[in-house]
Amino acid sequence: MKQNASKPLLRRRKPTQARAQITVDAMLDAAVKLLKRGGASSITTNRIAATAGVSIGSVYQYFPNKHALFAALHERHIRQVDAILRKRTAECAESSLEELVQAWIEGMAEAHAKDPELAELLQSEVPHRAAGTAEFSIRLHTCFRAALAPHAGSFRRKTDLDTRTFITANMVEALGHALVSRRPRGLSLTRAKAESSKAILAYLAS
Amino acid sequence: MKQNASKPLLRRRKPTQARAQITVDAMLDAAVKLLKRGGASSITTNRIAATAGVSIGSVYQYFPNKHALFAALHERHIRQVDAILRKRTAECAESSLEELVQAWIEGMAEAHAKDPELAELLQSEVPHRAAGTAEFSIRLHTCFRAALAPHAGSFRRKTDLDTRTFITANMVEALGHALVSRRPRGLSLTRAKAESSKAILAYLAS
Amino acid sequence: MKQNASKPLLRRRKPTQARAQITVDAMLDAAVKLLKRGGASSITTNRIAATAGVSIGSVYQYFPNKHALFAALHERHIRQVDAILRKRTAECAESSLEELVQAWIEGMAEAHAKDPELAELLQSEVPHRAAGTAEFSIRLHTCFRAALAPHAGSFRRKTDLDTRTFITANMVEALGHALVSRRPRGLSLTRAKAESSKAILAYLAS
Amino acid sequence: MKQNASKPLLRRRKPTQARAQITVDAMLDAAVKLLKRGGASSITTNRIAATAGVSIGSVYQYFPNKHALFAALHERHIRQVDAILRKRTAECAESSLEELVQAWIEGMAEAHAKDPELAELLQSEVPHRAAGTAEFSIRLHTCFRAALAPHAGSFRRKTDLDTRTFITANMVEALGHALVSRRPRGLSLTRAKAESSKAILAYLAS
DNA sequence: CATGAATGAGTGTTCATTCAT
DNA sequence: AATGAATGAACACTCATTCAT
Repeated sequence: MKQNASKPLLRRRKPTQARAQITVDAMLDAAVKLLKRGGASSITTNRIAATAGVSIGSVYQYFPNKHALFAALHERHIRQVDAILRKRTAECAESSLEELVQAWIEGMAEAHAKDPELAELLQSEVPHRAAGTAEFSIRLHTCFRAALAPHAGSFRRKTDLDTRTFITANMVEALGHALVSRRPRGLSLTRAKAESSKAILAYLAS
Repeated sequence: MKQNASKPLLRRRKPTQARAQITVDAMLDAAVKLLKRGGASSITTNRIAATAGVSIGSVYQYFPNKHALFAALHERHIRQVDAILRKRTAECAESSLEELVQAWIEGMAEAHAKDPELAELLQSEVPHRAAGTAEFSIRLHTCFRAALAPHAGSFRRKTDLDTRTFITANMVEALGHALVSRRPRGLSLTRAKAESSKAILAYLAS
Repeated sequence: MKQNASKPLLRRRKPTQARAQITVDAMLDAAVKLLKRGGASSITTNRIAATAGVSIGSVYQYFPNKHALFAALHERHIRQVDAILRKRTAECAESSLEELVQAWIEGMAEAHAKDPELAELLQSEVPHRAAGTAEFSIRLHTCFRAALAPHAGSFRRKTDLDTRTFITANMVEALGHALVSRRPRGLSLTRAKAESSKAILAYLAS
Repeated sequence: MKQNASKPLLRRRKPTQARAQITVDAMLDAAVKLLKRGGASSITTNRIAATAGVSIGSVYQYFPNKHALFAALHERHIRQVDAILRKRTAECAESSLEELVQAWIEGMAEAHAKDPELAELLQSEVPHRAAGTAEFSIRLHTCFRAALAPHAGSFRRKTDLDTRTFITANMVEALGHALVSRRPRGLSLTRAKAESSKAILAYLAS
């Protein structure tokens, strides 16, 4: 369904791999810079080129159109969050449920820590039709589900695992996001993380 | 000679205001229609006018610029959600904590039921700088907090009320949203609502 | 050639004469106000109406279009200058050539004194195609010529009177204008007037 | 990668600048054409582009906005007049006062000869806020003053040189302008020039 | 007569995209 | 490959003008 479902498409920039990736990253970074400066409406292809120190022609060498650039922007961010969460999950293969949930919350916090406003801006300003969001959701759901499975015995109610995962994943995402960027003053990051973990654990234990 | 020198003008204002509201609503509805059809980028002032069946000049009689129109779009939606949630909350003044939480989830479901994709699109595509979002958040937090206060005695841990409210409000919003628009097939709306309520109650009881 | 060459047209606003003239003046004054504030481009019919405290409909009761309003603006100003110059000239029927020329320069200074920038702005910003400018020029030329005629004997060279008048009128206008609005600091108005008169007299004596 | 890192780019700039001047001139010429056809109000950026045979985008590559284009229009004209007058003045460094004054009048006539209505239209229709008009006036005043200085001994009255220059410059401009575009039929250009020169000389001799 | 909401052609300007070099 | 001048469709917005009340 997506445009990278098959190998041929991946070849698009194979040859000059390294240089290409640097250029692409420069352009995406430029887009982020512009996004932060003036919102989504100030991201124009010409400005991206200028900010990235590249000609406008080069932008179109790597992206067929502006939309693809936006999609790449989302994808890069999603890939980061995805990587962090999967790594944390993998590290907790043998851990207790409590440690697992804490790792997730910690992972969300880590993912947003280095650039708290980026996620917000990306979410709220940059159109993400057809970015890999859906695909990412499914992958993460699968990952979460697998991590939760070994602990299913400790859940009091006999809810099916998909439902548990659905609720849990949404809580992780929502609380992970909120505690970084909407946390009221007076509530420390540490306490917010602890409280979020407790909320999720309380649900899972129920 | 001045435009407010005589009564007739004031009397004429009333019907005008009613008509004005109809016109304004027609324009906002047109914007929503366009938003659903082709995303935020397909909302243009001229298209709004055409779709709403008014002249472009009339759009600018009611909104100083496109931004103000976007803000009004958000505001109208926010006001609806706000009204529903406050009403539900008010109705549960004497109820149990369980009924209160269920009412909130029910309210979120109701708010999104008639137009599930609108909230999503509004959130993710329409820039909402300086819309009354922040103000709304505070009002809702206050409302939630007041509703939670009478039940504070039943919470096992002695977490402060603002933290409780913060976590709870985010759960209500996230789960309320998710259960309407991201719920996996295989999970009925009824069960999703029940599960969401249980999650929140588990947290509050903890 | 002009639209007030015959009597019927003068009837346009006869009945309510007094009130009409007040309204028309209010509108022209509003236009002048706007002109001074923001240049010709800030004169819009709606703004004129608002500034004059009149409805936009009323503006179109008195002027068929914006152009006519501009023409009226020029005409009113021209009429003032014309009146002053004719009066001064008439007063010098028995006077010496020197007194006559001084009266003209004095008249120009007087005409621009109360609103020095208006003439400049009118000239340089407000389009005056088909305003009564040409007609005014002819009338003034005739007036000047008649006033100069009795002194023709004192001119050294035997240049024809029309040429004399042409040069003289242009000098009066140019110097009269320049001494009010472009005079360099260091040159007093009195000396500028004296010097201008001397220049014209030197020419006429030649 | 940056746009000024290598010499080739500088070499390419040269031909570009020549082409650019041609394009700019085409656009200014188009503006003049439109101005003559339908007055200042018929000059629109899109029409300029169409008339000049370039795209509207190109207009904005050379001018940041319409105002800058108007300013350039004035500047080009002013530069022409300035150049002519300075050249004529320079040629008369050793000449008599009479020759100098005749050269000025001749210069004004020359400047307006090839396009008599342009100066008039530029002056009366095209807004010239912040065009280099003032600067030009000063330069010309300085030029005139220097040219007049050697002849100051022949002036009968002991008026200071700045005042002399002020009056003279205004006469040159006004008469030079009038003799080209407002001269009454019956007065030949040759005689108008002669008479204008005599007027200025009579003043200077006085 | 006066009003002012409504109109919509038209304006200045932007910006995604192309393509000759 | 990389460049960036050129393009022109499309945009947000203005304003002279009309006309029902």
